[in-house]
Amino acid sequence: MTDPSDSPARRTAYAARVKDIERPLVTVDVVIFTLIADALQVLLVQRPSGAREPFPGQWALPGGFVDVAHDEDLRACALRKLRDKTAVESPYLEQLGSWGGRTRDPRGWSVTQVYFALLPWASLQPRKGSNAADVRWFPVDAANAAQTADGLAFDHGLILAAAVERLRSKVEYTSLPAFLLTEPFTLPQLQQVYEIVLRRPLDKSAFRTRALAAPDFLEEAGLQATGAPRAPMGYRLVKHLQPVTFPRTFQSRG
Amino acid sequence: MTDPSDSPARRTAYAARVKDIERPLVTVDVVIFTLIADALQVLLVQRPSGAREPFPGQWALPGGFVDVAHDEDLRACALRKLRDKTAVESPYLEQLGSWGGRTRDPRGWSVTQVYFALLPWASLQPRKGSNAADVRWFPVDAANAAQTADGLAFDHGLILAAAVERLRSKVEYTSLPAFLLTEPFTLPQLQQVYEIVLRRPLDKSAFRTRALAAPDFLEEAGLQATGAPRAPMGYRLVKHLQPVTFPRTFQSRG
DNA sequence: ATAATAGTGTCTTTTAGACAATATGTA
DNA sequence: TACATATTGTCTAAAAGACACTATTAT
Repeated sequence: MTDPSDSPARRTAYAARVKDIERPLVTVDVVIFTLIADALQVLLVQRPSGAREPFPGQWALPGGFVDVAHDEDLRACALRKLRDKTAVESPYLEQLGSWGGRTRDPRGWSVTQVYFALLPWASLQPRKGSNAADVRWFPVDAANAAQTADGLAFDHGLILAAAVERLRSKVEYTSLPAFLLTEPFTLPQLQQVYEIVLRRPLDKSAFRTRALAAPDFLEEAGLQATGAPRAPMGYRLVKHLQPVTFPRTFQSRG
Repeated sequence: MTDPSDSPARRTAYAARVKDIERPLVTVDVVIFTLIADALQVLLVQRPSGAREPFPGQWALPGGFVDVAHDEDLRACALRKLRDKTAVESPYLEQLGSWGGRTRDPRGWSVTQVYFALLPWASLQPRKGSNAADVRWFPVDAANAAQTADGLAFDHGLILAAAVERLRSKVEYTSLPAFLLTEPFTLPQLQQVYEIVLRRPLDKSAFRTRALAAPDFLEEAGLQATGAPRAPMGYRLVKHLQPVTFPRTFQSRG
């Protein structure tokens, strides 16, 4: 936060001008993932269609300006935007990164802080019907293909691609997919989520060994009646805030 | 602020609407690591001592306001600030994260985008003497102990701790420490850097096997005269922009 | 009983850890 | 030659991949 210049005089002048420095626009956007119909999906919102709006009518990540009066910090701002769209209070939420520059928003030099959230689809069923018009779930493959090609608003196509890449890469060695399921869940269900996100089959035996051997990951929650011939064991997360890290990445193709 | 493709009318319309929004302060800070005297060190700058300055005279991470007129994007801004302090042009530079909120800067709601850089100490020897008064290297252990206790300016103590944690964690499974060495370097040198950052000894044989087996990591650069009885092989990085990721983390104590 | 899904066991492969042994150059 | 450092080899251990096998229950 220092003025890089060398002279004390210039420094004082700089400090005095702080209020007058032209400030970039600051927004927070959220990449919200869930699992619907055995597919990874992302929540997008349609931009207002007013002629003065940037990217009118185009799909974009949910987000918007930081509200200096009401947002305590960046994370609170992200949670507020997530709550606005999904009515979910405590999802898994992590910082993805920042995108900032002169040309990404026609209204001026702007910075967006992007968070990404994982939540179980069931958790937001109730709110679903309310505002379905300009808020929709898109399968990420379609989103990456069609939407990014068509072009999401701003640089959101790039951001979404980065979020998907980060998710896929972390799924190789963490328990992130567990945040996409409601508890209790079974190991076959969990494995299926891994396979959906990674887009490749995993070996059943190795998967189970790894999952059950991980410290502070799963605790038993009784047999589940899923309709399967043999009732599978249900599990809950020991820790709901942080994912578990495995000592190696997955390697097989099952 | 201006988009040449926009009509003047449209531009003013945007500006009028968007100007009503109170904008946070936007800064970029850089955590610059290097290796001096077998110790990991971080570059800190002393804040100006003017009475109107926040945290006068305290040590802080190098950084400052985004210059909307001159910075093309966030990364360019980070590179500029790094260049100002070290005269280094192309270091390893990655985004660490953002810290933003109402209370972190007494001048108002502020957001900082933090990058972290790794560079070899030798690369900046020439510039060293110039402005040594208010710019200094601090060993990270001392920095974390003394400085964080004393308190760096703003929330920079927290940010530095996060940067060190990120570095240590990524060193477990990536080739990041190679960016702290000048090329060509030898495998014993590289192993020593790992041991310094991780603060534990590693097994020689396992280390060599892993390093040499990693694809697109090292290429031979001829035997080096380091003064050692037996001349070790020198190596260069195949890729200078991205670190290599190993399939497992280190585990031993050598 | 059969089918379908859940869960286990066994063998192999891979990579790392421990540590001994060998190689090579300097004093 | 003695010594210090670089490099390689050997054995063991840990965890995953492949895949066959057993367990349980709805029909």
